[in-house]
Amino acid sequence: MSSIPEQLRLKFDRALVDAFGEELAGTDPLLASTNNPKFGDYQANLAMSLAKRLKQKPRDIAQQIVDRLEVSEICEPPEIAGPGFINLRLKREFLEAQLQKMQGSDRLGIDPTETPQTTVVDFSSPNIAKEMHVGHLRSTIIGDAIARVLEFHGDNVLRLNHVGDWGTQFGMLITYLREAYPDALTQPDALDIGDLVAFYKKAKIRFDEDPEFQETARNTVVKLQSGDTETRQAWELLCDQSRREFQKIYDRLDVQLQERGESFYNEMLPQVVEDLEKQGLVVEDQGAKCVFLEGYKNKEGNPQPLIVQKSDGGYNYATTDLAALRYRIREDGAQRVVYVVDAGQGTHFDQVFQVARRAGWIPEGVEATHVPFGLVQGEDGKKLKTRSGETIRLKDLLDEAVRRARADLEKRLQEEGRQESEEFIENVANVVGLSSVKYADLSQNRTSNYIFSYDKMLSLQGNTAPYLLYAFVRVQGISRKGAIDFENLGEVSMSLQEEPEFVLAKHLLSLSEILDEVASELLPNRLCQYLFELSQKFNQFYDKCPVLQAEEPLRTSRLVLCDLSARTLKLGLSLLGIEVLERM
RNA sequence: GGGACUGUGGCUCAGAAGGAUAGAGCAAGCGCCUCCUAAGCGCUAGGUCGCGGGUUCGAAUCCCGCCAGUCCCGCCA
Repeated sequence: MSSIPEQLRLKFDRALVDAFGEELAGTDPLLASTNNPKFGDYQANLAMSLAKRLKQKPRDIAQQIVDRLEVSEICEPPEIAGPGFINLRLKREFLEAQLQKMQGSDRLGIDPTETPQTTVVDFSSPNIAKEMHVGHLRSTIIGDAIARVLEFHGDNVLRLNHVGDWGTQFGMLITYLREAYPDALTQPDALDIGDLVAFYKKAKIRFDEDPEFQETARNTVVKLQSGDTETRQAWELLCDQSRREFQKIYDRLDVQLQERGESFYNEMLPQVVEDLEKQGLVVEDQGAKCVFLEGYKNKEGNPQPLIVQKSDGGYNYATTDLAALRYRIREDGAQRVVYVVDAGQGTHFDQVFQVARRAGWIPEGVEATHVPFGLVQGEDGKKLKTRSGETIRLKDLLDEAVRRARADLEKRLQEEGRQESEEFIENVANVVGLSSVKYADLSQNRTSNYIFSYDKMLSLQGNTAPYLLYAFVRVQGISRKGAIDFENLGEVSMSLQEEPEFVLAKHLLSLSEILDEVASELLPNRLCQYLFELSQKFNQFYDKCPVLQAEEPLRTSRLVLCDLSARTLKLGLSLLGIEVLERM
């Protein structure tokens, strides 16, 4: 079952070739949804764009296409309007048949792609020995949603957590702990993760002030890199403790990730530089090995380098990223590598991709993409901080969302005189709280900054998770009230009668176009928009069209619309990493 | 100095391979529960799409210039 625009595209292609010859084959019919129901459901805008090429009037072109367009099974007779728009209105019988197919499919009529791609999604990426904070929120949530959409799309997805588990900071931390709290380096969990963060800060201060400490820290890094047993063990202890701490957050958010940190690429770094040298891309400048970039100038107007090896022989993160990109393409077989990293890194990725491309590490047909996102800001428009100016821990942020969801739920239960079990309350508060945080983030176009507001995300009205969850709950209400088993509705025959039914049906049938779009553009907010509109359209239908009291065959037909709405919501939300509730 | 991103009703945002009168939500005002949970639905009001040029049948969308905000630019990651 292909999407409706896809079906129409084929028809247009035939009509076009028929009317104007083979050379027009494959011309995009420029199909778009209409913005006004009086123009039908879809419009094709190609006649205007062909006017110059064919040296004919757009309306005449449109007429010739329409004369040869065989869409009578899908649409009412096409109409030509305005300067040459071809307007198409879907037929009732066609919609009914499509809905029946959708009903009978466990993927809601959406086939997996015929050309699956191996795709690496690099996201989350916290730093070892630090706690996850707001900064990791967007990458984790957006990355997970993108991975889920691509998985459903049929791609072979590798979810990689490129954790910061290497580099000078470990020399610093281990050196500091050795003098301040040696137990932490030999015994698991001797320190709380929060204390570790505090020690890290102190270590950083010492490092910046004390040259002797600096020297020792550098030596520790060298020891670590050369595999000194004691240092290595201390490092592993720290990594392990952090890892378990991260996992708690991932479990709460239901995020699957494979850890492959910076250290994984460590031993490949000399080879990376060597290969760049062999290709003549490396120039030594002030003792550092550099690749000079095309299209970048420094403050003095001279070409700007990407440093691949520091003058002290060490490597920095550009080299690690080059090694990672190369490994992912060569060894993992990635055809697409997607980096879900904040927008501030845009230049860095652009530079790394440029060097990798010049080195021939990104072959034809392989795509490396930075998927940028903006900052999380407080309601004052500044970077989100606690009242005392501290960075907000992700754990606290999630706790607070759940706490507020719970308080709101309890207030309503009291007002409505409802009695619910503690288990029910806890589960609803948890799902509502976490899904609100996720949805608020995902529903914005990720490229802009985003203003974080508990009040807005938890609101029961508007484009929020609770509003969508409620639409799903309403269907479950019908099912309980009427003792309906949606999985066994028997022989269904659709019958669309009222306007809200048509509107809902058409929206349901456009899911696959949206998912294709999200898979290619990597913009989860498009899916959110779709689901929000679906909820609105379902609520309008629910308001105007009684279901359980309707006469057959209308009753079953409406039950199918309910079922499809619920299943679409559930699927769509699951692709955003959001669970649904039976009652709330 | 160079570069990237952002600028759309009071507020938060959709809409960018050009398409018909620019869409939502919140907040405001007014309606709708003998009927599947009103956590809902309907109506009203609110916009020089930052500013100025250009391209064209047509521009929020493409090009150029300017203004404002955020961020990045050789040895941190």
